[in-house]
Amino acid sequence: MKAAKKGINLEDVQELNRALVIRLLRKNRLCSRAKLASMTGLKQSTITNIINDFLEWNLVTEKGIIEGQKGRRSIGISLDSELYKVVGVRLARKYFSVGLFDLSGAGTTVIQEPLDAVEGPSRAFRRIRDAVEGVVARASRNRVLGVGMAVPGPFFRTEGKIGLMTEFPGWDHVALEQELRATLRVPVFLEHDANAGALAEWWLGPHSQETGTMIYVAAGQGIGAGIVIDGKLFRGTLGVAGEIGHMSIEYDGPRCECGHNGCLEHYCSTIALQREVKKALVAHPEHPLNEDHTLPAIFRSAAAADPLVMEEVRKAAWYLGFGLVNVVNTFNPDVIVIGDDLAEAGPLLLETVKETIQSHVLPGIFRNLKIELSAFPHDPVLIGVGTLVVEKVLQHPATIATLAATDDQRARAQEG
Amino acid sequence: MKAAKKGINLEDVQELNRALVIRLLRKNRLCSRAKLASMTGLKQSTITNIINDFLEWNLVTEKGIIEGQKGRRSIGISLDSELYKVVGVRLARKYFSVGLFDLSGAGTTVIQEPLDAVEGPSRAFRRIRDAVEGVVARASRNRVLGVGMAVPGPFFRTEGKIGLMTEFPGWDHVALEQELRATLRVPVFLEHDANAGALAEWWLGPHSQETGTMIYVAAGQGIGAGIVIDGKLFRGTLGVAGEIGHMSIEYDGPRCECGHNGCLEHYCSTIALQREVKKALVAHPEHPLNEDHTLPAIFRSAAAADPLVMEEVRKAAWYLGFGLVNVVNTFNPDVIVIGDDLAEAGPLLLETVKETIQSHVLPGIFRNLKIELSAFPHDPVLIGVGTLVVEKVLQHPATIATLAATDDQRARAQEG
DNA sequence: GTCAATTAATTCATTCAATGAATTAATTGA
DNA sequence: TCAATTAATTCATTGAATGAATTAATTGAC
Repeated sequence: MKAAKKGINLEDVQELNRALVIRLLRKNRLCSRAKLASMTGLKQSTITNIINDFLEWNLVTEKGIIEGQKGRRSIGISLDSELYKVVGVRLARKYFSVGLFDLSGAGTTVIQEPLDAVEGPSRAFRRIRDAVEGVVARASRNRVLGVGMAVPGPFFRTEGKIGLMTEFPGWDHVALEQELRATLRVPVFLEHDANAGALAEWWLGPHSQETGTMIYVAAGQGIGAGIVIDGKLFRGTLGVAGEIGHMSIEYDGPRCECGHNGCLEHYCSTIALQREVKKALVAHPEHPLNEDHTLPAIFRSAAAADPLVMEEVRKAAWYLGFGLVNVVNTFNPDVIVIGDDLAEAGPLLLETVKETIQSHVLPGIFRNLKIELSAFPHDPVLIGVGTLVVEKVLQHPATIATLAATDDQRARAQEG
Repeated sequence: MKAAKKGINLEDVQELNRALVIRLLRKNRLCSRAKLASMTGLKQSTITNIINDFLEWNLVTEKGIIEGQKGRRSIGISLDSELYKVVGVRLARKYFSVGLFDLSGAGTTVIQEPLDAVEGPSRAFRRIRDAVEGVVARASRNRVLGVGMAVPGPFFRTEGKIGLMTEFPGWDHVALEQELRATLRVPVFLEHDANAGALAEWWLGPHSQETGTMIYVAAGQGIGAGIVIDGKLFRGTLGVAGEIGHMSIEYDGPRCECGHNGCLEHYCSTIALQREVKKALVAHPEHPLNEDHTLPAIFRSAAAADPLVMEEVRKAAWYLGFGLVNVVNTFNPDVIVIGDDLAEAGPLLLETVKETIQSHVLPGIFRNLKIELSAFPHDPVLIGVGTLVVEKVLQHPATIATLAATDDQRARAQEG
């Protein structure tokens, strides 16, 4: 039997309320004290106290004026302090990237480098570590509060390592989290890439909401899902929930290396799409795609209304939609956001997915379901992992107070 | 955008802590104050205060002595007060039943009556209402705190009515909840029957735990799942999450009335099992089951090691297991509990399900997964719906205080 | 038997987070 | 210019958990 939940004492109340105010500031970039009071249900005097502390710690800044209809204008409060930063790392199959983000989630990719499958895990790991250290050093004027890393594939949380990472033999035995934690001096958080993408959509996406269920579908070389329920990632016991790519849609389908038969991935991953396009091209040796059957080329052809390619994209979208019907019937979510490589196929994909879902679920369920494409200008996974670090670090606002106090002391020591 | 979460004030702290103590008392039937203190993380003096109030309200009783290794013995605190009761109703396809339960979840079925598909919803509803009123009246020495009702099939929570109840035409337009609430004078809660079963397993089953994910699979004429995450039911937006019977395992399978193709239900519901047994019997006209192919007869034959029937049960179990692999890959649960009619098939079913799951998921996932049969002496759905009412009512312990005060006043008035 | 050690439960003054009520501040519109 | 309205602050008050001391009950060593 797992551990019980804990009771709440006055210290906890303060921490929870402050964390709540921070969450609201993250969702609503600019907020007045009055709005925070009404959103939290706390009294204005309480909010005044909280914001005063936050100002003192340099956690928030007063930023502009919010005009109302009548009465005194309110002062905008915003999280995007210049002082605190977080670092996000994305470890992908063919590259890694590193970004620097502020507490509001704004920031950019700073470094992106290709990863070579042959270089082996320890060398690759050193390169990533050096890149992160470089970014941390570059941010020396700021305080880097933590580092997050998004990793692909089934990732067993409790064991602190990747379970199965087919493209990188050897990596599954590297206790990534611990090594990073030992090297850097800040907290390190690891997360499945689909979960990271889901967090980005939840916090910063256009379909952002306060409660409910959002499923972010990372449809790329594999199909993974990040599940956010009332703002919290649902990870399952071992952290491998959301492996919808290994949901079967054909019980006597081809065997997958996961052990299952007829896995959804087999029908609608980008790999499947490329495979099917290639197959279809056999009958059309004169087709221009025979020269270049990379994914971008396929999507270009689809965008140019090439009927052969459009048909294959539609087929993949049909399977994806069909698999998502299973997801809808089990989770009954508010929103499904489709991201990653396959989402590049755009409206052609989305419309087919929507039609397939509509024609396979009860009308009442479809009416209450939003299905959208992810629409981030930059990599949502990298943004999401930054978001994750912000979330983790700001769950205990008191730690920021300690940091601020240390900074104060140092400043005073230099003066004296 | 849905409503935000609320901040916590001191009143909330008290309510949350008291509700926590009650939850722990529900899980651990007999507890000392010291144990409650260590489980909640609250101080002993706090627990003393809380328990004193509970004693005053007749919510708990001191019951026996718990011996330790050394030192003073502790006083057992237990929820099973004689004063407060809840009523549970199960509306099934062919019958309804009513039970009376105390706060610890103990109790029995009081009434079970057959329902006739032809009698029509309004007459059936009157009969149910009268039965509940009878049970409430019979419990007159106690206080009935609320009534819960478990209903079959997709049940759209927000609309307060059943969405699709194939066996009972007309019922889908009855706003069950409101009618019950108007008739009786106590709070009424409606719940999907699979969810009710899941609650019974979570609170009172042998696989009971404090945190984690439990999936209760109600495998009967349909296949539904109740999903409990960290003690809370996961219901999805409309309350229809867990419809795993309408998860497809064959994309070009037969069309289901839900709109999907190849729904799991079609392969392993009790209806499917009966259908397949009948089919198999065609080649064996001398087989005794030809006389009586009801479900109990089928299970008796299976228990008597009839090879034909065993084979059909194994087939159904294989499909169920296969479908549950999809559930495992999406939820990564701690425990799957299989209940309802199909579970009567016993170990034959369970072993095949386990083998199927084991051979279709990654070994690491299987190692951390418990798969069990539901093992309640009485109907877990009815028990679960009682549990639900207890949970709902005791979420606000202060209401009990009000009740106790009212009782006190009445008693004093009679004295004076 | 007796007494130290140990664990359970209670008592009551203390702490501190949110709060209520009054106040100050800023804005619109008549 | 002033009433009405909304925003934010101030400071004494409330009441929840708590700390420290105390009472209570039990074991085991001597």
